[in-house]
Amino acid sequence: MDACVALGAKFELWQTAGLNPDRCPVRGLLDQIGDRWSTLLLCALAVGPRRFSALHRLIPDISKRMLTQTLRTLEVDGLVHRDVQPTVPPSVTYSLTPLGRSFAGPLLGLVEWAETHFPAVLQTRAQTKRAA
Amino acid sequence: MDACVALGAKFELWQTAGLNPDRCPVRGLLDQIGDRWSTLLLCALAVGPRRFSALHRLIPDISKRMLTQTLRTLEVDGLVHRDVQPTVPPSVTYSLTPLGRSFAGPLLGLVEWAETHFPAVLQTRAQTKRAA
DNA sequence: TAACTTGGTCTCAGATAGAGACTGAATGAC
DNA sequence: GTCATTCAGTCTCTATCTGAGACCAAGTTA
Repeated sequence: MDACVALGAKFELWQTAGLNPDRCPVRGLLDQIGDRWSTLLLCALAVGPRRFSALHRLIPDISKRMLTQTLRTLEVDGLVHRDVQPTVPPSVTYSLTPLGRSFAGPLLGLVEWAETHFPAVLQTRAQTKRAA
Repeated sequence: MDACVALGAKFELWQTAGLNPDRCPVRGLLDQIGDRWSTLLLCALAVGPRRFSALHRLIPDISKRMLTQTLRTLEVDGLVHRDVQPTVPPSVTYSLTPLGRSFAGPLLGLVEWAETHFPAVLQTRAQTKRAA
């Protein structure tokens, strides 16, 4: 409730700035890392550094294309570090930067909410389906 | 760091369940509400109930199509309540459900992280652009 | 009488995501 | 010696998704 008020207040502030993606953090950041794969990848990297193919094995249903693309975005945003060893075959290791690790806190909050309320959501979804 | 470890542990647990979207909360929930508009809409509704056209005015660059669609998804997931007054012209008011309001906490955490670290991200982005 | 409001839906074009073949050099199995 | 596999991707083609904007019916306002 209190968080709700605070959130509302923030939204009204962004409003006055025209919701510009270059200035509004929600639009500028969450647009990017709030996609299907980014959060999952950040969770996977929270365990520790991983190589490209290891990540692909951990999350089998991401395509190589999206894995590359998502990791690149996270790298550009400074959340993930990409370390290339010029061996043959190449060895590329991804790890969280300090910034990326600092994101674990809020992300954990989100994940815990999701775990707590997922059953309720599933139930609501089922009810809607039944009504339809 | 500690949150990082906790997050990693959770990921490994989901792993053992095969990362099934029907069971893994991150996939089942964040896949949906982690899109471009959902979080923004939840923030807008955190202020208070709003009518369809009011939401459209608050977030001008969402298309009516996506506004409808996103609100429907949030409704199906039980985060948003849709109240239709059968007047002419119709009057439809959207508001957060208790479940939706309970999401404000974790979302606020995320937003605060975004606000704090957005400058750092912008800086990293700029550096990458310069290097390219 | 004409224009505007309500909360959408519809269609079409353009952007995006996914599936899967392909790369090139080294290593392992046979 | 030869074939298959591994590494970290890239490339192409198709399928899905998104956005822009026209359109709706009924009432209210100018």
